[in-house]
Amino acid sequence: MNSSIEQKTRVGVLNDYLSVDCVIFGFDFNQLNVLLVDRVMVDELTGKELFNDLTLTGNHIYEDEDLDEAAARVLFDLTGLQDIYLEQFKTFGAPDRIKRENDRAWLAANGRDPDKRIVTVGYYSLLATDKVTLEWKGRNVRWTPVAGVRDLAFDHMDIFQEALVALRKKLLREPIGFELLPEKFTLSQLQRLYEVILGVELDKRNFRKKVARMKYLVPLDEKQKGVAHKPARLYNFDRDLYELNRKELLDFAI
Amino acid sequence: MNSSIEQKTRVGVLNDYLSVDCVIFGFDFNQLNVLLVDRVMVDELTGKELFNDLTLTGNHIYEDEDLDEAAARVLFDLTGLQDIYLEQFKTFGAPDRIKRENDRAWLAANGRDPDKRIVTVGYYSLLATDKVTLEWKGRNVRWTPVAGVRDLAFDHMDIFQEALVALRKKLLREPIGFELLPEKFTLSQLQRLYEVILGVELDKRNFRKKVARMKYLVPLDEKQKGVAHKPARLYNFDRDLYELNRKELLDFAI
DNA sequence: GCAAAAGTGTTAGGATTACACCCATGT
DNA sequence: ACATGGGTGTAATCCTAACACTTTTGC
Repeated sequence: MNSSIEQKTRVGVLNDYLSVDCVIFGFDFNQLNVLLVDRVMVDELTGKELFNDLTLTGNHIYEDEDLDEAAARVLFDLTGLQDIYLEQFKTFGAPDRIKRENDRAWLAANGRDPDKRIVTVGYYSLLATDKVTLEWKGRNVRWTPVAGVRDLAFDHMDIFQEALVALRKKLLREPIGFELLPEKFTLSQLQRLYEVILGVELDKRNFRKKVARMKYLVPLDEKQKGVAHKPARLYNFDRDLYELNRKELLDFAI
Repeated sequence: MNSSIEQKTRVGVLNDYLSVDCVIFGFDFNQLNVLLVDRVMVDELTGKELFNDLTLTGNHIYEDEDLDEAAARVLFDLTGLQDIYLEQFKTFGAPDRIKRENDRAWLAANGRDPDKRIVTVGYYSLLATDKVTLEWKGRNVRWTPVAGVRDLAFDHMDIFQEALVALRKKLLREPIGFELLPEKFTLSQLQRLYEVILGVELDKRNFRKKVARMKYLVPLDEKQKGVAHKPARLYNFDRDLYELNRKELLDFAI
């Protein structure tokens, strides 16, 4: 879409036993969401709906494709965006990770052998909740608040939960939140981001005292415009300064 | 060996494209070591040594085996021990991760197709430097101080370096060090452990002040015996107490 | 002028750092 | 008696937590 790098066109052969699954977190200053897609199976003869549930997004990988590339491809298919924050967090490969009847039926109907183990490499990703298509592989896509996720297909509930833990741990130690903010942001936005993703409340004055110590959060000579209240000062995150001063972490351990 | 659980005898079929690699760290109060095995290849005709370098330990996994099981099996083969601390940290699957001539020759000589991508799930493990056999799959096994590791085969140098970073991060946040200490240990031993694994120096008085706050480090009414200096008080780590009081981490962020 | 969010300071308690000497034991 | 590591306290600085009111803007 608005990226300068061309996405490679894949012509290779897909690896049937190896996939990536992406837990895509979306943030909108109100809540943390995860991207789920509908999985509807209908009886071919009667046309009756057999089941209707939800999965994460994922895909098998091409033989000539790196794992990170495969995950980025899933994201690109969904959003048209490249260079989105993406982190590998765990690989899932229990021989019986697909055993429920619905899951086996779904695989069989999609031309796969339900008795063959599929190992899947889990990634999580973080983006702003806008910028996403509403369809993927012909299936409906929906944002779901993380607190309301239940009954996912396959072992996707496990994958989702581990991803959420990994994301929160990462946010406590590394400056990944800036992926979700505009170039210039206010301190209230930054605070809200931590509150929403970590699921906590923070004190405004203490929060500001803390970030004031972080030299890589640079106050600009610029304010919000057109807001119906006192306009806030804008800041930006200086990644170079951060890499230099890297001892002082965003240490939000609670 | 001294374990109550029987190790399953494997009769299944090995998966050729999927392996685990174990970065086995060994601690001995003097330094942190990593377990490496010699890889020697000789020309079948001339008997001349073609190359002689080092690899990590790893293995392909059985079709009916979970990833964690496969890693535990590698460890069992090396040590005869079960229930050793083992952590999955990253999966490596670049299509060109095996491209050097030595590596391709080695694979070919071992009945594998060097052009077929092998995805490997990386684990690290932590144990005391004794308790290890000197041979594995007919190859020599050696402990090497982590500072002196270089020129490993395949992409094992990358795997090793990422494992070391992951181990250190983990030690900063979770009580994994106790895996390496006897049931009853002294505070100097505990301090030494952190110093050796993290590669830092810590102040004795400050260290003790810090651990005094951790209620789950319980001082015993017992002292060292037979040492040529003032005998130290023994402590033990109460995991139940730890799980309860779990906010106060062993927060050794430097 | 009202609603809405921005912005600001103090105090008390706890944690961190830097630093040096005496103690109990085996040989 | 000596070598070896065990064990202890203080002061300065910094960080954390709790807590409430004034300011600036758009409408």
